[in-house]
Amino acid sequence: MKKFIRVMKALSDPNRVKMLKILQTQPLCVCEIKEALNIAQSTASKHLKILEDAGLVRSFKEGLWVNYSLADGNDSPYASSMIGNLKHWLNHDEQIKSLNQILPEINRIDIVGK
Amino acid sequence: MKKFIRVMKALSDPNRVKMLKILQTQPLCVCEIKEALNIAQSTASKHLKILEDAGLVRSFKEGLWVNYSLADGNDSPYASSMIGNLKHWLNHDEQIKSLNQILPEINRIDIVGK
DNA sequence: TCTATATATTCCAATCTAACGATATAGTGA
DNA sequence: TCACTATATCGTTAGATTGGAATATATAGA
Repeated sequence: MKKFIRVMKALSDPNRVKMLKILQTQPLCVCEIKEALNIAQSTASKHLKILEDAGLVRSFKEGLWVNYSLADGNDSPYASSMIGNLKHWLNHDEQIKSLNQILPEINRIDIVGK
Repeated sequence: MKKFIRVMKALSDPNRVKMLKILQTQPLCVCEIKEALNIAQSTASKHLKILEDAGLVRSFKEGLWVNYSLADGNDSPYASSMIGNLKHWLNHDEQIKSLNQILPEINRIDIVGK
């Protein structure tokens, strides 16, 4: 029950859902994610931790960057199932569509720190 | 997005998940649900409203009683999908198992008011 | 070692949530 | 109409959640 609740809670916040949706396209570092969603870095980092704890994303380091990608789902059947559902959910949502539009223009090299 | 978040929020609380799980067996009135979960009547009523607003349950009156049952899913594809998932999720959860054990002993006729 | 940068963590304020008791509402039967 | 009962709503309180600024940590390069 606890694990299930953790996944549902993780999916209960619009910013976290947006993160999952843009990670469907490609892995992204924290600075790209915060830029796409237009939120503070600490906010992005915290949300990503919640997603990771729920088994919805995983992270791997690449120098200073920490890249996040969708989890493979081996960790939690609930997370795995929800990741699958989200693939075809919300694709027509206005907020998600505009996110996907600006995503190609966001590049970690162009992002000025902080 | 809003509808999706509403469903996820509705599923983010253990008491509401328990309600959905016992409603898988049969429709129940508020007094039976509060009795099964051992919570105050006002608490049960409020949770049921949240589930109903999310499209996860529906209600129909029968005299003084208000019966709640799982929604058919025509209202929300998210709700419909999650109701389907929950059919096979959490069946081995200890809390859910003991709920299902006491459920047959709960009868609206035996419940003393308040 | 020192500096710069990306990310994580801490702190705090504002908002939301869950719980219960008390009260209001609605339907039943005398 | 009056009393009774099941449910919904209101008011309040304690605890959780969210957000951003400030700070700490970690890695790369000079």
